[in-house]
Amino acid sequence: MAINLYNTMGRKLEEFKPIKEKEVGLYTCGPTVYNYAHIGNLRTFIFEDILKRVLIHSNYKVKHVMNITDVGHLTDDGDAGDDKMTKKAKESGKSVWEIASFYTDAFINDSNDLNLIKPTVLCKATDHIKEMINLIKRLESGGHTYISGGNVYFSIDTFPDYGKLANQNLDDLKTAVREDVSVDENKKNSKDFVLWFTNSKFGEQQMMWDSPWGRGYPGWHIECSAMSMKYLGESFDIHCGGIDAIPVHHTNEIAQSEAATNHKWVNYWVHGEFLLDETGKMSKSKGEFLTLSLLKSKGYDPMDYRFFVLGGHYRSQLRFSFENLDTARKNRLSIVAKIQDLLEAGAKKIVLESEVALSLANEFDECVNNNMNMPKAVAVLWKTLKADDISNDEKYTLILYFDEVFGLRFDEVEKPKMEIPSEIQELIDARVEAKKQKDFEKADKIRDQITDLGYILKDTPKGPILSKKM
RNA sequence: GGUGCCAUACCCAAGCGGUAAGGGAACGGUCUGCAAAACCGUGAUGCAUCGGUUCGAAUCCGAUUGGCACCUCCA
Repeated sequence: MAINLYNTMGRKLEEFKPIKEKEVGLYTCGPTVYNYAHIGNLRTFIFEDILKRVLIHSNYKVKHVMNITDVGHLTDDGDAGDDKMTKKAKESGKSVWEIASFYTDAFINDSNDLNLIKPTVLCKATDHIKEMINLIKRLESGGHTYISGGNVYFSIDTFPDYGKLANQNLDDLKTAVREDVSVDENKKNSKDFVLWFTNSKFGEQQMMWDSPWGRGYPGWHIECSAMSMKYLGESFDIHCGGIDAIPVHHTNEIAQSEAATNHKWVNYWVHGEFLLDETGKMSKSKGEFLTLSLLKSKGYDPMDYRFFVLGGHYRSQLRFSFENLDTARKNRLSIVAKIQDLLEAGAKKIVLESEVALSLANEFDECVNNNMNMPKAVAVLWKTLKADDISNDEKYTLILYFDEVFGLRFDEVEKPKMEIPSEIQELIDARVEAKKQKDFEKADKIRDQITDLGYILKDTPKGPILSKKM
């Protein structure tokens, strides 16, 4: 079955055709590790994980490269503003290396919590300075650079296709002037960008390397070009990121990469929309921000968040609220409970044969392969859970099949096994006795007691069932 | 100033020219001593508004209104 993806380059839905027959080269822009990732950042990583799973689900081997940006980025693509890493280091009294290492670990933890499949290569910018320097050298010998104010700049005049990804043309970009943004006066064009800094105004810059242009550090676009080419070759299949990367970061990556190699670099550009909060854009710089650990501390499972994200299409803005997260949790737990019922009834994984089961599998594949229509795929899951014309084994098998893409850890669901504390068991027994005596007042009182202790007691025809309050 | 996106029931949300998926909430019912859970059932004659194209429009085109994002550190 064909996989269709919306390609930002060209702005249309396209059938995915990999360069190699059964292997896909995928590069996704990773985090800048100067702080925790907020759940908006994580939405993008989840969408990329879904894409990867869709490819794997279709039996592609995926070579996935993700960068860790552990070099300080300036708050501007010119030589202005603060360096976030340096700022954070200064605030916390740690070295930038310690900061980078700490938040890299935090990111990996979040990734594991969210059941993101590990990248084939997770590479740090600071480990690839040599590759970046070599790429800049190639650009320099191709006449794409100039030195000004001590820094090496990329000259967009030398790359006529500049701005194509963002639907902007070079002449417009050169003439358009935004009044609200100041421009680095060393630049020939306001959209030129730094490849290598030597003349930073930041005296306390801790990360510095020798280069042909002097001791300094790389600009903030070159790492993705250098590392993706190192691991995936000078042309590869898919490059992902958040939509904000389109006009500057990815535009500049394309300029550098294609100017250096003189050929097309990436075939499919896939971008995820933003997660918004009640007020609009989610931001790290507003001070307080929503992290996965915050959600966990409020009692949510990371899978609740993952399921929430699956409720919207990756190309649509999604508004976060705890109300919606609660709904996602409720729904997910209801699905988990149904899986537990299936397991309780002895369901096991089998080979699908019935026409109904196969058509459900097919329906699911059509959803996920059609530009990752996850909300619709979830609807197929509900349909499957309700189906009364397939066996329990088929139902369970389908759920696991779907979960290859959902990644909601349905494969880890087990039969409910709960140790009932003896004091609770005594209360249950007392209540059974009270009910037998038709002393319902007492029975209700005992049930309240059990509820207060953090459990939920339900009467069923088979007797009372205890579960933990969520 | 430039580039995009969006508007579907109380809420979230799919829909890509053939007569409005799905989930939650709500309501009714079955079950229950009562609850809870579960299960069954009910719900937009209409998709911001106004025009147009078409045999046919939520879907295409134009205008209007309202909202959002990106181009500034952030996915």
